[in-house]
Amino acid sequence: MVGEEPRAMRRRPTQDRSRATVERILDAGRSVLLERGFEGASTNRIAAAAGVGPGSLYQYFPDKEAILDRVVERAVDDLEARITRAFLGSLRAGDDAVRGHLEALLDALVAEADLVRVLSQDRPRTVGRRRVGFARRIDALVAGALLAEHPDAGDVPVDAVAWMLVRTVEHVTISWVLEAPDVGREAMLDELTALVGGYLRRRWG
Amino acid sequence: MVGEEPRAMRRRPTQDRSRATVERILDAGRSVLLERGFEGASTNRIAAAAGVGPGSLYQYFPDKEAILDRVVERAVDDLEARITRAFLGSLRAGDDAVRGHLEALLDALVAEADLVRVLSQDRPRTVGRRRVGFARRIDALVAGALLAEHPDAGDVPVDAVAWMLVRTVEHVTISWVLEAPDVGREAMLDELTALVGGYLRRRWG
Amino acid sequence: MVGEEPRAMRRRPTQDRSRATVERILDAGRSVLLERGFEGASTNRIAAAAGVGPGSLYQYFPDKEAILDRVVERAVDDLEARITRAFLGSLRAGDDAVRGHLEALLDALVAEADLVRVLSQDRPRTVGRRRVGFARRIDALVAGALLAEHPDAGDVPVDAVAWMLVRTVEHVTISWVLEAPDVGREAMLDELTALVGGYLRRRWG
Amino acid sequence: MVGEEPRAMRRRPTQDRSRATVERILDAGRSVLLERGFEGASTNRIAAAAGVGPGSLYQYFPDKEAILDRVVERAVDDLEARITRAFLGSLRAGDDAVRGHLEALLDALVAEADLVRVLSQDRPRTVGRRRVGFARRIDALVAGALLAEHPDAGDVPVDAVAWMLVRTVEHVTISWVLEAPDVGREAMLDELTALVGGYLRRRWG
DNA sequence: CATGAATGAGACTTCATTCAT
DNA sequence: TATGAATGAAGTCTCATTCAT
Repeated sequence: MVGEEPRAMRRRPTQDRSRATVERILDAGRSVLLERGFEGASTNRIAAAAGVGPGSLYQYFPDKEAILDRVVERAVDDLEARITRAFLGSLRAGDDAVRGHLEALLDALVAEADLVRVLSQDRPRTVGRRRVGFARRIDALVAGALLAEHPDAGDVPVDAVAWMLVRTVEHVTISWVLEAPDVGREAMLDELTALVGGYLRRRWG
Repeated sequence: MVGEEPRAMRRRPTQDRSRATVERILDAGRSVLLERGFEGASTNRIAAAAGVGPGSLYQYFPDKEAILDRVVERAVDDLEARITRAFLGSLRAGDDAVRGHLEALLDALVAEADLVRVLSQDRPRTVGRRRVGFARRIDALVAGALLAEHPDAGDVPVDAVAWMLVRTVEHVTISWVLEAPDVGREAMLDELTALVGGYLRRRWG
Repeated sequence: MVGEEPRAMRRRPTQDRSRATVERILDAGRSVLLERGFEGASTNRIAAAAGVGPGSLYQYFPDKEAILDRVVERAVDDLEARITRAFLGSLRAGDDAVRGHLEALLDALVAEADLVRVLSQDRPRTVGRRRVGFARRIDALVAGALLAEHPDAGDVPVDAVAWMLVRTVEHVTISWVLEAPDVGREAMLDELTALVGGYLRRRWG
Repeated sequence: MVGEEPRAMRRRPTQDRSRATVERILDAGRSVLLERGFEGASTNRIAAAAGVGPGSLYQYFPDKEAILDRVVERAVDDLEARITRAFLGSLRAGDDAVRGHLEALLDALVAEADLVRVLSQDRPRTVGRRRVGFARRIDALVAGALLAEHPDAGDVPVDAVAWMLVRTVEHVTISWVLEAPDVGREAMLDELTALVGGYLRRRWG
């Protein structure tokens, strides 16, 4: 393979032991991140949690940022997988279907509330890009589902609709998980269903 | 008793020079925050930017956190004032009115894009509270406007509707400012208008 | 009067207000010293407790050391006065008399336990001299009393006896106040009486 | 769990280089302490004297206090060893034996006069405990010796006698070393011998 | 490959002291 | 005289990173 990236990884782990070490480092990074946030995620702490010397981190990563980048990337991938699974079977229209999808999404977020909290609150400048990347992949997913549902898009700007829906649902659900507001789970789902359903009907109804 | 130490502010600035110094510190804090983010907002840097010695910060603030808290508080208040002005004249119903309000909100956010970026991306654990407080004040504002518009709420859960609307509009507009996505300004406003209008109509139509 | 000491006091307080200010500063110094120890006795804190600006301290004292020196000097004088009073009526011989004196001394120390504790434990290098001065004055007092009691000293080295007695009684009583050991007050007084009485009898008996 | 932090010592020095560094730090701590007292014993100064970076101190000690604690502990142990050696062969009664013991003790203190001076004069609040602990160990030693000498204690309160003797001898000898008073060495030893001998005779004679 | 001791810049904070008002 | 705002050196401690072993 060509195109090695010297900044992203000093040594491509070809041997099994190496791969295992990288794994331990990333797992440790995730633990530390969840327990102490970005501020508390020091290299020494990650190394200690991984059971390796601080020097070993630099065998596999050029600097601290690269470690956390990779940790966040993985965490976001996990979350994305969970969320994607929640939407398996296509995005059907109709309020009942919409509500079902939203429930599944909410469950996925609640199951990873700690992670969601860390990613939403702490993230330093350098790690920010990941989240947008994540949302964009979901955008594409949703746009595809909308097109599958309504093959004749007419003059509806499908990409814009998908973008809007994803931002809306993402933030409303995350806010609900983080804020624990006075709005109950069912009430929130009712309203969000109405919001999304109303929008879709307006666009395609 | 000897040596009492107030927590919020060491010395209430009664004299003119004091007030000016506090002002310079907070302005410097805002500059540094916008230019280098929370990570780069060190006390030494803020002091240097304010043209005062590092010790002077502690004449007026008990610690770094208090400085940044106050900087963020002011910035959020600014933003809130802008946004509130954008909604002067009540929240009228109807797509045209909705769209007008959204445009005004968007303009307010665009005018402070850097600030919005820092507040959305960087904020360390300790400074977090302000944002939720901010959103909650807007919640109340919007709930009031909705009730004024529709005195007979029927069985519509006005608080939940307001909460939902605020989260939705906040995040969609902020995301648009931060992500600069492929969705144009007009398209975004069209869609957001449709989203909000459809929701309101569904609830009260 | 000649022989002014420029280091000890910048301005001899001739006016009443000045004297009152010095008084307030020294009182405040004593309070702060008792409440926070030498480590916590900062100029700012003393000034605040005295109700004057930090700059005013330097109208009357050349530096912090001079303030604490004077505070300690006064405190030691107080203590010395108490102790001297405890010995009024001459130092009589005989166990009963000895024990009576010791009780009086112990009461004086107990009454100022906080002060004794601070002076015994914290004192920075620069303030140390005072204590020796204090003890030396007591030495002379005791030597005088011994001579009055036994005019024919013979070849007894009265000064050495006084020196020894003062060190012994001082430290035993102070240790008892500070350590709160398992030895009760009466037992301690019994033993100290035996110690001192035995010594005196051996020297003059 | 992630990131445990032992309090007493961050890293147990298993390797030789580590042990050597700890040794250098403690030696440097002792030097700085003797030369500049507790006030001047800053971490930077200790690190410089040890020829290590300031950060290295914190590889082995959790904070400054722990360093000085250990330095004092070692110094006190040294002193205790010297003193204990001075009393080898049991504490015999009789003026000659008493005087012999006292001479040995005095020599031990004179040999470490600088250390005695620092420990007696400077010690900040936080490092204080050691000294009392030290004295208490000597108490037990002396009480044991007294009992061995006089198996039939009768109604003599041996613990109180030991406590009194230790405080007396400790302070008289230390005062003599520190004050360098007009009392000569031989005179002081004579008087202290008389004091202790008279006391013992009175109690058991 | 791995270690972990060592580094040293830089973080936050305190405080004795000065000086314009 | 008195003030108190301002100073800035110095203090304690952290942490990303390096390098001899």
